[in-house]
Amino acid sequence: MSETLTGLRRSHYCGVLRAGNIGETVTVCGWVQKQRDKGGLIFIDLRDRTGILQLTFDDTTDRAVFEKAKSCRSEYVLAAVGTVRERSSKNPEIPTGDIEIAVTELRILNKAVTPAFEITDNCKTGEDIRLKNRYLDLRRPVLMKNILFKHQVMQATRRFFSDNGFIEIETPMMIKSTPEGARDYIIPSRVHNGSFYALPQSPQLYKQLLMVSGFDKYFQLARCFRDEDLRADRQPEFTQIDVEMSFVDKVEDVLPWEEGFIKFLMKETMGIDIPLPLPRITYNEAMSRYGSDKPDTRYGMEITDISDIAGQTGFGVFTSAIENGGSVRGICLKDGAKIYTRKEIDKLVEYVKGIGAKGLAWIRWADETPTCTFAKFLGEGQLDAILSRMGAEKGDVVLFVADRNKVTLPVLGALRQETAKRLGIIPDTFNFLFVVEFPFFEYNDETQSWDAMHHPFTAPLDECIQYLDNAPEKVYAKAYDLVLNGIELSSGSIRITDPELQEKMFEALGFTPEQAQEKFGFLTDAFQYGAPPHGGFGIGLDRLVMLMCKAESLRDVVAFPKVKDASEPMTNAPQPVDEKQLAELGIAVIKK
RNA sequence: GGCCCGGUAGUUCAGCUGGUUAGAACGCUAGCCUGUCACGCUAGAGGUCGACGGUUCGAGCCCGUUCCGGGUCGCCA
Repeated sequence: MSETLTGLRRSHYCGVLRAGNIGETVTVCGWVQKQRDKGGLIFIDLRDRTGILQLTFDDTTDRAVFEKAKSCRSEYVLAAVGTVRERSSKNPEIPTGDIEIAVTELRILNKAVTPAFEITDNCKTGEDIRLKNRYLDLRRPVLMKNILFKHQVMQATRRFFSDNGFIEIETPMMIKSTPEGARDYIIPSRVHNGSFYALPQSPQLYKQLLMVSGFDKYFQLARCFRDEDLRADRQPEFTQIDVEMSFVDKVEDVLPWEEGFIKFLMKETMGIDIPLPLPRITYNEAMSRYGSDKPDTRYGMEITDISDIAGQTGFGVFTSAIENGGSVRGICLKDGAKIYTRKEIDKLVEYVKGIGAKGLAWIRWADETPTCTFAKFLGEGQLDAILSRMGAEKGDVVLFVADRNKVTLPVLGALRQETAKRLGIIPDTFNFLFVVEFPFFEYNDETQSWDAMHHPFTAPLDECIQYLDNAPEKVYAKAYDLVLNGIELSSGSIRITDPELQEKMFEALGFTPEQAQEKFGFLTDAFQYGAPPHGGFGIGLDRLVMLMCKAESLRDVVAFPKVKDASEPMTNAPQPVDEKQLAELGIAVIKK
């Protein structure tokens, strides 16, 4: 039988008691982390969200209380009244290790069955089993800490934006589906048979309308939804720190707010000083130096172009890549020969083939003479020229990719990140930077047309407007990403508010005026009634917290996450629904 | 959707070339223990080796199919 809490009231959390409390009578509540029965002496480690506290039962303890302590098992829920006293043998490992509670009254508020896994940070149990029992998994201090930290981040976020004149406004969860970009989750309507709402992928259009309304500065911790496959850093349901502001028309009008927020947040929640301004790097520079539009700048190993030398060799792979408008570029793995043996390099070759490259040329300089896969095609002095261009020395491994730049750069970018991890050269720091001047359009090989790289309300740079009709490749956007340690944290832009330009944009993207009106008419109509120049950004809260916590996966900072196939292991959502529910909605399910 | 890896006790894993009754550690249960804190000692319980089919005198192990899980790429304006 469970006992009640009647007559007791918690006086302290477990983890907050210290030597200064010695002599006080306290009431604590929590879960049994561990019971150690020494015969005439019993210890119980009691755990709550703040930490662990030792309860002690000995020959001075009332017999009935002692017997009750004897019966306690892991994860029982207890309330204990007792006196704080100094331990005769202290435990320097935990903050409450100098003290213990000599218990005078004990209530077993609830018993617990043995969990499938131990509630400890170093538990080796697979994540699938832990996710099925997520409420237990969340008891583990590391997860508990992450979720508590996320709370701090959310509160600091609200403080920063509210104190700076931003208004928190909720936008709807049930909205019109605009099947652009990611797939929408759709919600059937009972009242409107055959019609559907969608869950928002972002509050984009609504926040722009709020600018038209005159709220001037807006923010929201907005839930967003995307029906796409998951990754460690991608959940179908996530939270965005969504911000929009009026009377801005240059990128530099917005970035100080975003970096100001980052500085505030890092200081408030972690005590870390982030010097401002954050570095700005253009998209083109990021691609050519790091092979990525979200470069990890915590280490060097930058990409080097050797096309000029490679073009003069007799190596067909190199020369044909250059003739076809591509390039030959490489990265130098400093001291890489030890880890990257021939066998390991072969694995890299397989890896790059998996991500679109045809192969990998390499030089491994382990001994006096470098081993080079294309040595026989090289003329006098060409090997030395390449090695010196790459800055290679004895002990290094140099990897080359020859292809169109669309392949060369991202492949080297992926190799750079992959090998840097293996080589252990990535320092443990927070490297924020802005990537700016994104291209406006992206050529789609499949459809042989230009697609928008951003949503269609992103404004082009003023000086690029002239190229919209005739030279899409020359158009750059007033768009910016915030990147942290190789992960994209946020995207933002200055929006289009000129109706003529907006029309041009839709046209350039292949919408007929009718289609544009059908899809986005409510926005463009609104813009006829006095739209202030505006822009904003959305920061991925979960990703940010993940990086701040040094967690490896979003699942470690989301209380009830979804797994790879977007299902939720604890509740087994999604599930088929009752035929009656379907009938009411007028929906028939066709099994695929 | 493609490719790669895995599935043996509650958990994490071992299991040889196919050969007696499938093991270990932790956890669990019981007993003992007055300073433990990864407590210690003793004893015990616990398995349809993911499922189905095949090869074989004999399958945890080999073959086929399938289910489940993980990773990765596609996808994510």
